[in-house]
Amino acid sequence: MLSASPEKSLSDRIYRQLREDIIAGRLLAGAKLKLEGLMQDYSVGMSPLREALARLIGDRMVVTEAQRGFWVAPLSIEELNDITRVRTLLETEAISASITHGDAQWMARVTQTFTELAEIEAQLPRTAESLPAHLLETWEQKNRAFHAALVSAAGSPITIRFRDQLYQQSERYRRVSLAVSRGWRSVSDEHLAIYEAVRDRNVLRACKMTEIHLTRTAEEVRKAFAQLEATERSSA
Amino acid sequence: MLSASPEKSLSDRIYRQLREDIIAGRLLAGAKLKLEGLMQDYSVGMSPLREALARLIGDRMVVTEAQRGFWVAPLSIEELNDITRVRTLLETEAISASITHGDAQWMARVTQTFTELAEIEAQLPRTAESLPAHLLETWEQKNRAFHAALVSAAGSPITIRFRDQLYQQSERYRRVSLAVSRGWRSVSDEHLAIYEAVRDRNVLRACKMTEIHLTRTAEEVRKAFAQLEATERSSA
DNA sequence: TGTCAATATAATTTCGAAATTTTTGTGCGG
DNA sequence: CCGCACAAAAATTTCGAAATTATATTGACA
Repeated sequence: MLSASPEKSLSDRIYRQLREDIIAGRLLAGAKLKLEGLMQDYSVGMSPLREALARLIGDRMVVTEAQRGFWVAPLSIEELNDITRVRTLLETEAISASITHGDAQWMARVTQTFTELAEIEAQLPRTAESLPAHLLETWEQKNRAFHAALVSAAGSPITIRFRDQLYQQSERYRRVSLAVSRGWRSVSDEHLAIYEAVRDRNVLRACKMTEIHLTRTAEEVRKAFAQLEATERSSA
Repeated sequence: MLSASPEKSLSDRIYRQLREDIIAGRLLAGAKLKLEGLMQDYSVGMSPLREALARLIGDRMVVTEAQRGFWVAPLSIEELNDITRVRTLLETEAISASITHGDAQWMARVTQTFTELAEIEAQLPRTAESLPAHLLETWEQKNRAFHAALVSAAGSPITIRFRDQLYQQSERYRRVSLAVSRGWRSVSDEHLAIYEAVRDRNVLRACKMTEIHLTRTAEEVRKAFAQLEATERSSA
């Protein structure tokens, strides 16, 4: 989909690497980001590292306190709720506009990404326990591509940008959730419902299905967090 | 309103200074930002300067191209239209939520900021020609405070953050517009209409008046830009 | 034993210059 | 006169270390 990343500068490369590592949970929420350590781990100097962190602050992936350093942005149920609310607003708006203005090429892109996503989801096991990492990565990529395709004809770069930012933040929550989750619920059915509504250019139904999809996903995350907290309490 | 900026680090100070200078138009849209020159002008070293620029990229105040440097983000009618559309969406959503959830303290803040804004607007001359710079600065501050107060009880940090970003971008356009504008139109009346609707907790009317206000402001900017282009063509 | 000040340690922030890359300028050949 | 290779200049990007600030440790005193 996207052309191979430019990564013309070290600063750019580190920015993307850090972002991926935070989203994937390899850098844990709330963890202190020690500059010395990061320089070693990512093999860069101070300057590009700090530039990358400055950009991640804008993405809300990193938080900072003057003279005290950087931390991976913490996760909270309150933030999850806010992300879900605003993302629903932007995503339904963008899908409406896409359905209204999208041409045949857009629809082909939607169909293509949906087909690829459905193919992966057919292979998913019932429980997350046995999920190989490479399958999860592939699913994440296909899921992102499908949702991106849906809104891609909105004709509003700003809506797209804000939505992308919220999508990335959501992904952090979803990954934590999947690590303790009991399964894949009816995600596949929800994607199908969205796809069919969009294919039929049924704006109202597409929005409703999208809202349901995002709400249910958030609900899963809340459950996983509750379970996680219970585990922590019992081990303490 | 806001407490005195922390500015605990040089990087922070430069970030704010550059942002203000871009918004106020002291750094012109599209201008090349030469690092050597900025280091001189703002009396800082390379590191904090580049960190500040990295953050401004996230705010869409600066654009960059790897190995080629930084520029003040350009202005365009297309972007103005997009900003206005998305800002209307977020601002009406936030005002609705504020009216629904806002308490007496919130309403007091709205009344206070409106009163202060109305006071300034009563002093505004009919034409922008004779407007002293300090009055413009005061108006900008009061206008920002009023619009911020309106949405401040929305209970959605993310909506507020996105709205703030779009407000800042809008301000750039508005300042260019005022530099060639013929007057202050009925801004004061529009603010009054919004205030009264909010005071009466009339959600629908508050949203409608907000939409009208933002749409008319954008229209003024478009006119100013058209006039500016005409001037440029005749002088070329 | 607990608290506070003084000191040592560790971490962040900033500077200045070296290394890369792009841009500009120059001269040669077609 | 135009285009192209090549060298010079200018600008960006990166490194490494000095300066500054926060944190931890120690020891004295109540």
